[in-house]
Amino acid sequence: MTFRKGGTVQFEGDKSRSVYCVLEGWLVMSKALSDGQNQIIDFAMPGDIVDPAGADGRTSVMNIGALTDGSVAAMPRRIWTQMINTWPTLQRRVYLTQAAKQARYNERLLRLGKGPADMRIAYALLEFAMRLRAIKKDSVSEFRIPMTQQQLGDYVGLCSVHVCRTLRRLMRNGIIDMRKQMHIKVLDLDALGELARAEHEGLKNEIMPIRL
Amino acid sequence: MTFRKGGTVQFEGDKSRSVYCVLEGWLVMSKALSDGQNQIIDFAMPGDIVDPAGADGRTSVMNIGALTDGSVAAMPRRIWTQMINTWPTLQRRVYLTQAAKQARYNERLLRLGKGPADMRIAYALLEFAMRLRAIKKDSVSEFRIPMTQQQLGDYVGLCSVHVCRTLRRLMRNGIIDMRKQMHIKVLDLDALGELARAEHEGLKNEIMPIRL
DNA sequence: CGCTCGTTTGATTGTGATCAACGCTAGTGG
DNA sequence: CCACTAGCGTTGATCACAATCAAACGAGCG
Repeated sequence: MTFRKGGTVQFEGDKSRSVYCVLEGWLVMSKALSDGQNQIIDFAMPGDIVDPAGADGRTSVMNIGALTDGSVAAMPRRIWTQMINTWPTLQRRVYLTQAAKQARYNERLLRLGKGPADMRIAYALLEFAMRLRAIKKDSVSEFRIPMTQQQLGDYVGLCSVHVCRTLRRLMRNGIIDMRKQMHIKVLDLDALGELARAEHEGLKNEIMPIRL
Repeated sequence: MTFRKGGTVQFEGDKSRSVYCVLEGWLVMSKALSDGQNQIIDFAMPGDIVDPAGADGRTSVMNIGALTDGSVAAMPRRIWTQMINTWPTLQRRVYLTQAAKQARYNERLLRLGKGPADMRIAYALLEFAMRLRAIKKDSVSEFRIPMTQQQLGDYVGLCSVHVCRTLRRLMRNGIIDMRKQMHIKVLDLDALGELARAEHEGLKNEIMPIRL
């Protein structure tokens, strides 16, 4: 199943019949408040598995939108459950991936709760760098994230104006460089890690699923 | 394995050999920043299963502390994995419980990112009410949460002073009542739900695991 | 009784939201 | 080829909410 940039793959509150595995492109999972405010819960990149269902295993608890053009494999939930039960290796992999996602949520929760703007942004950049590095052979230090500053703000709980100011501050301090829109080059990885209050290798072990 | 109020069950960064199933009492999972700030990630009550490990399946990504006296069943990770693989029913239950937890995280993430203090507190109270109701035959409307205002603040990303002010405001407005410490009685459930921007039944379906 | 821990209240400060205006770039149609 | 528009990023001014600082209070406990 393919999707186009800006489109919606799944609406919050709708029945969710399938579990998705992203093949190409980026997806964005979000929840909205009645006044239009919306919080981005997570992004999904190629290789990620997304199950939109909540506790009842049927209703979607979030919106899933498309940040870029791309495609997913949509697996009917019944089949997916069967697959997991049949192959212990798959089951173990899903379990560990889940643990990794939890750990990522924990890190972000910590920063949303206690961290100032620069810490949140710095952490988000580190996270993107790591996740992108895992799927592309890209260097850690240069990458493009296919989203607006508004969306980055919705991810880390800041308004777009403040995201802009924070990014510019990082540039002024020589920590990152940004030529084209959201095309980021990390100049001083240590300083970025310090701002994010994260230690690179440790964070990687916590957050990034091991390749089996 | 038993634990005593105020003690620590698992340190962040340590090896984690076991998955815990809470039998009695409350546990608290948290992450700390180097300057002493700490964010509570989640609470665990009787019946909850806690796996402290991150992506590598070995290292704990969080502290686990005891809010009350109590006990857990500590299952060596190997056994736990075996159990899941052997009983598809257990595996399915764990999967759904996991989905419920995710949904709960999503709700809180939304409110940490976009919501003001009263919304965060109101949501937390609703969440506690629901979770407690699921394990005790208690009414939804009256319960005690075994934590200080400081800890409630660490949960929803507020300082203890502001938690206090917010709770008092709720009391003044006749939405809740609080005689003894953290002994809460919900007087106006609808108003509380409105503040939390949550609809009671819908929220329940999203975040409370179904009894199989 | 005096201690400690947690809550309460007031005063002040600071970070980030909001409002508003402008610039830049790309895409569109004449 | 040039208006014209729309979306995004940038910047400044002001505002509001929550953090911090500080002090007092109250309950439980040795």
